[in-house]
Amino acid sequence: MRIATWNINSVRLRLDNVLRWLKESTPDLVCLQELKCQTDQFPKQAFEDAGYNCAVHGQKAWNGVAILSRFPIEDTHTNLPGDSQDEQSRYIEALVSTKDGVLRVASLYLPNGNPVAEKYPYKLAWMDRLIQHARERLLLEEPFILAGDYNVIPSAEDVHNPAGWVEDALFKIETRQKFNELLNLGFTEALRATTDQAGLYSFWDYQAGAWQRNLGLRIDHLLLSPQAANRLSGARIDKYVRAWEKPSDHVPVLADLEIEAR
DNA sequence: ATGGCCAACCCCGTTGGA
Repeated sequence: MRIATWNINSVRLRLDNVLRWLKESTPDLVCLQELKCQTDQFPKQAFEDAGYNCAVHGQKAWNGVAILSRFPIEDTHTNLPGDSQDEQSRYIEALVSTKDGVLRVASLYLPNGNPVAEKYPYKLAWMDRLIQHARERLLLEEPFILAGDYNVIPSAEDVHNPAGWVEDALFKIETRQKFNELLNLGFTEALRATTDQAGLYSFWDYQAGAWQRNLGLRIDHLLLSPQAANRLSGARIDKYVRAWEKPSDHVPVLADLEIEAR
């Protein structure tokens, strides 16, 4: 079973890219972020024609998350508990049934948090809500994958110029501490479980020739519950799609688990 | 990491992204 996360920065504009990548990388589950469309504008038919069921939580203009699944989707939840006033579409969770039993997967789009003076409190509060929710989900002892755009650079090896990022909401010490708090509940970060190589990035800014100069960040992650981590067999980043025409500024991050696909 | 971008919306300049 192959699972991926990808911030696609507009699903409608990126549809051809995503369909091409689905054919080439053959994931069974895909967590998408930054759909930038309402739920009823999501190109559901195109993904169904490609063999995927869809769980979608859209929003006008910004945010929006979805899960594509080759497995039947048994149940979905949108919104992260803990703030009934929060109207941003940044979380969707689905329970899917595989040949080996149920698997729980979440697609999340964690707030960026910049500028810090204005938006950082929302980011930290959102992370606290995520930690609380994840803690409850782990009690179920299911294979559970928390995948998405975390807007968190976990360590200095994950950014081209760490010194320049220490005050940024993606790399501030409080951000990394909260990410570690989440990991320490018992999650395994899929890519880091397979390699300690520095300079593996999942995002390159459109500005300032960041892609051409390889000035990237690793901010998209797959967190695995113990029941999922026990079956991890590999992880990788599909960096090559960043060189395609009309690319997203993020690329897919993937993990392979020894779970029967169907 | 800010000289250089990109997307949605309708206001075709403004807002948001990272």
